[in-house]
Amino acid sequence: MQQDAEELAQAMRQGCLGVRIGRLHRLVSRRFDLALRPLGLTLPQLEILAALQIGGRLKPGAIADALAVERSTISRNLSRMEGQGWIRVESAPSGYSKAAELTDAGAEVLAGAGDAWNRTQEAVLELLGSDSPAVLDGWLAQLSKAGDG
Amino acid sequence: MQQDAEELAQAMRQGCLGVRIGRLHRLVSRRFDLALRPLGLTLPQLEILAALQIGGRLKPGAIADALAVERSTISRNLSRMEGQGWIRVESAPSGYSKAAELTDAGAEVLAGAGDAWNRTQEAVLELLGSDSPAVLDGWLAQLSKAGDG
DNA sequence: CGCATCTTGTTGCATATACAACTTCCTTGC
DNA sequence: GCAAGGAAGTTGTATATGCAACAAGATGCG
Repeated sequence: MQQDAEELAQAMRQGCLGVRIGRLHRLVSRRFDLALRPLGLTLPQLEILAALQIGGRLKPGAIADALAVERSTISRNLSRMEGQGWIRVESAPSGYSKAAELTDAGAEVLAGAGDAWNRTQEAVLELLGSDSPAVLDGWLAQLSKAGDG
Repeated sequence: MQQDAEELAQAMRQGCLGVRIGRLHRLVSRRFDLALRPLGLTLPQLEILAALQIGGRLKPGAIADALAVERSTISRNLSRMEGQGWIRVESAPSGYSKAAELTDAGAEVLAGAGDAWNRTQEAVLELLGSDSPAVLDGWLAQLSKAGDG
């Protein structure tokens, strides 16, 4: 059935998931990025540092898969972080395959971000409720299972 | 207690809300934007069209407040949309206060987006569960109540 | 009335993100 | 071994977003 502008606007207002999730992202990422700002890093960057801390040497494509980000995005984010000296990106001598890993400076920044992260995480957890991470994980599992369909 | 890099990385992996919400946003907004692409608009733009459909003439600052977006972001988004001819932005003759409203073309685009929006909304709702909008609304209410603190 | 202040909108600068197109390397199949 | 196809990264282009700094009104108080 054809829907007119007013109906769609009301339906979106009532329950658009995209709108709600976008707003949630703005409100929460602002808090994390604000807390991390004195350290000169952002939450997506911290996420990459943590992935490398856990995974050791990782290829860009593997990071992209792990974080559910496009390869092109990872490519640029790694460039910036390499510029900061937090990671090292090595091209295999043969030429093609690459691998990224934490530098000492990167591990230090990561460790130094602990307080800011803890503070923010606790504040947000307090607001959203202690079950929110599990709820989010359930949603993410569903989305991953569904793939790009 | 001082946390080292490994501990922080593990803690983030276990439950970082910022990371989870960022990923949720990427996965869901990709779906909406993909569905809307043939119409030449994005979800944030559709959100603004819907806000104007419901609210009539609105000042940029009021839109920013309603969508929980920075004034600077709204300023640029409105420019782009005005360029598309979907909205009209009038400066009060006296000079300062502005107001935006839908054009006929904007209302048409909004109405035309109904099918794509419905399809995507239903698909995502199926994945996240029918209670997900209410859960998100609860979280957003908490975050709004807390303000920028 | 006039100045100090608050409100609003814009612009500079930077990040994150995506899709598309391109390059390059690697893998298979013949 | 070589050519065709797939995988991996980069780069072009565009949007969304935020903070800071600035510009321009609008307001209120003395």
